[in-house]
Amino acid sequence: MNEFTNKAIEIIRQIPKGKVATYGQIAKLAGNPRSARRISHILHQYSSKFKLPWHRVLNAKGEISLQVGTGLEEQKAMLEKEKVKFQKDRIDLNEYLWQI
DNA sequence: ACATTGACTGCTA
DNA sequence: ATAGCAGCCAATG
Repeated sequence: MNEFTNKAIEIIRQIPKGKVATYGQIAKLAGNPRSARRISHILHQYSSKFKLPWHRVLNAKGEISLQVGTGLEEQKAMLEKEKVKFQKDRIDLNEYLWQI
């Protein structure tokens, strides 16, 4: 566990209910704008162990980056339960993106 | 040690 | 709006 990972986890923890963040945004806040892909690795590893709100993390377009059958539907369901509305498999980042 | 693989991004056309 | 592409970098085998 390095500092980047640690920060990223702390940041993900702070995403408020009903808001979302993007991989790139988290990577940037954690100190390395170019490590968006690491966020996905982190989620894979720690979402189950640390109870992170992994479902509030989307790609830069506001879409879920999972493929059907690998958790996409689960994620979508959890977001909708938090009143995040989808418009054809995509959410409106102007409205839901978490901003500090 | 090397090559491949991603829950990514931003630019270009 | 959409698609292709190069850059990116840790994890994995």
